[in-house]
Amino acid sequence: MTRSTIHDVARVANVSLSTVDRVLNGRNCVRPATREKVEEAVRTLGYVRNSAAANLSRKRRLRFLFLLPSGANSFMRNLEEEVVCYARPLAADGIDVVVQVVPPFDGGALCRELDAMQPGSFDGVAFVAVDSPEVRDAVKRLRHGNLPVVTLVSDLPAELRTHFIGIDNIWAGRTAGRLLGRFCGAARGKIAVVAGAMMMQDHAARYSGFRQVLAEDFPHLEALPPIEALDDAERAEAGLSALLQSTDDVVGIYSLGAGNRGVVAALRKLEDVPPVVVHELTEHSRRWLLAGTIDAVIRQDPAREARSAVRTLLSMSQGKPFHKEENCVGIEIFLRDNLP
Amino acid sequence: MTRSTIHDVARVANVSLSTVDRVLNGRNCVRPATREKVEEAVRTLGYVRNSAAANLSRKRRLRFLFLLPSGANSFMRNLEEEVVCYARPLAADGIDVVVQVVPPFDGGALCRELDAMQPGSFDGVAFVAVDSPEVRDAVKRLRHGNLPVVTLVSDLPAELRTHFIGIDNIWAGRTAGRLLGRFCGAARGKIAVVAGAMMMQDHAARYSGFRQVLAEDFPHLEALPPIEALDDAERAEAGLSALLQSTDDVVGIYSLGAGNRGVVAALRKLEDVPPVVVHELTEHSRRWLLAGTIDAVIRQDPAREARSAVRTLLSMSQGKPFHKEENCVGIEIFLRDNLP
DNA sequence: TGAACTCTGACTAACGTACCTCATTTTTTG
DNA sequence: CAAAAAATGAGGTACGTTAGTCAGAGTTCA
Repeated sequence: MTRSTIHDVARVANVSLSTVDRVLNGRNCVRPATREKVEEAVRTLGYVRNSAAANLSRKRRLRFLFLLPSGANSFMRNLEEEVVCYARPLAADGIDVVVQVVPPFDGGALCRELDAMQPGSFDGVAFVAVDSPEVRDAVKRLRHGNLPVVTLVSDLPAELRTHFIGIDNIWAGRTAGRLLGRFCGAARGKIAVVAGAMMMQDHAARYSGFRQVLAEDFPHLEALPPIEALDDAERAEAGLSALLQSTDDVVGIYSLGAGNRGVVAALRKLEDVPPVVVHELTEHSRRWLLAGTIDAVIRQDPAREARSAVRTLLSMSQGKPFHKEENCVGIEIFLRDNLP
Repeated sequence: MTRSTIHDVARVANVSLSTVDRVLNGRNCVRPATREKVEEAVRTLGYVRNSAAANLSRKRRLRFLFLLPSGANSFMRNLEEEVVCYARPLAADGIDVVVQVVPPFDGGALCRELDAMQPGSFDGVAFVAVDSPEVRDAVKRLRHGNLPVVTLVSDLPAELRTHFIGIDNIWAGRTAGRLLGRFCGAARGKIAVVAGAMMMQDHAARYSGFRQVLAEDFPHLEALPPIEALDDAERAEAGLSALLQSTDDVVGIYSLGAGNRGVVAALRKLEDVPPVVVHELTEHSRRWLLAGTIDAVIRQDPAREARSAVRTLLSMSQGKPFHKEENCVGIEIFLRDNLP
């Protein structure tokens, strides 16, 4: 009933404890024949290293750094909270997670924080990438020191970072397009699009995916050029209101960034509200969904992203098992009936 | 930098190691004043128990039993695989998971397996509940011995089991109803429903939720009485084909059980295919979604259910942290653009 | 005031692995 | 064949906690 230990392995393989240790931890040189004996014993006994004992013995603590954009962006604040919550109990297992905020959309600031990391002070870093030359260079320096680098939500070129945790925004946009396309039925007309800023990679990707689907499968619908609201509710309201007044055949609305409050405010003036799809599940969007003000919400689950990021760092800096499926973040669709 | 230990706590609280141990592990009696001193020290030091050392010392292994229905049901086989995969690496942390199959829909067999558990041989059990009197009694006996009992996918009355891991099938049915309602647009007519068996609680719940939504928000659509196909493809095909011939205003199809292959086969004969919503994401349903044969898939993620069940048992039998959100299984919607 | 309590401290042996040193054996090489 | 090098063994300490024993101090109560 009780599991076998390295002592059992040594006995069965007829070698010393030291040799077992050398094989299991790849130290010094061991003759192939001896190594084989040990591995054979491991197999027959079904030996599994006791990770509690191992961790205790190598008294190593792991330290990870998370850099998240500061500001009121509710998705980011949510993400921050999830990271902190998930990391807290891990402290008991020797894993420390430090969360720091940096100014958003500011490659220089991000770069400075990355460079400020003392080599050896952290075992891995995760951050929401701003794709600028200076950030790329900073990441190259980190990777040069063999430090695991995880990008969160917004990516860098794949060869630079070790891993990306987030959704594919092209497909998120496509999903929105298909939902709106179906919801609009036979109606022919235009779709108003409200974005944060098209210079943001994820927003641009969503818009592009959205247009793809309309072109492919709903040619009677036309996506209008996006209103860039810079995640600001007033700007969104003003922009959308103006658009709705000047255009009379708007049959659907897609809001792919933040600032949804403004979008909804603009809709209140309408007597006949067309189908609306927005991104990110917040307290507000949830309420609007239940009230029927909007029709669908698309989101990436911040809790899953937080967990995936921590686990990915963990599995890269230890030899921990890594469930690929567990660490992929899906594009979720919420209607008023399947809210979590 | 290095974490504080019970030695530090003892020093700061100005008590002995034994006393710290007594407070931390609730042994014997400790005077309130002394307890307070220790707790104060824990707080100021921010002491967290090193779980590696703790587990090592109490050399306890945890054993959990999973009972899953046997047979070809692909969802169940999938679930089984996920449980095994998730549990494998946990062996290194002293956690053993034993998976056993039992005949499906057989309260007697399930009950026998539950009763066969030696007291003390397992620290918790998870199973797909068949809600029969004998099973209820068996569960009562287990709970009487203070054993954590988790129901998976299909529930028992809440006061019997410790926890349920699965989705709310009423809301899953509602979600299907809303999707079909929106997809049908202005069309007026009937919805064909294919189920496994209405005596199965989850299927009945889905149908009921489905009807709710149609009645509330899509009164121009009428859900037909379900065809009970007993998860058999031929039966589903025959039933649905007959229905489609005898009824000319079927404007949508909802398949809420297994046997989707039959449903699709029946559709192939039609020149004008109405919107189709089915449950469970399989290799097949995935292909049909991409091909446009069906329009949406609703599912519960077996991987999440597996993980949640194991984690829930874990957190109940140790004092491990328990993230409620992490352990809730959502009702997922898949269109062809947001497939995982 | 003494007996019967309750608390507390000091000490120890595990738990299974990592990692170190030093000695000894075996193998390789010139 | 001897010397050098490589491989292995023996044995120890440390990690932080659990869980015990036993002795002694303090408190309560008759």
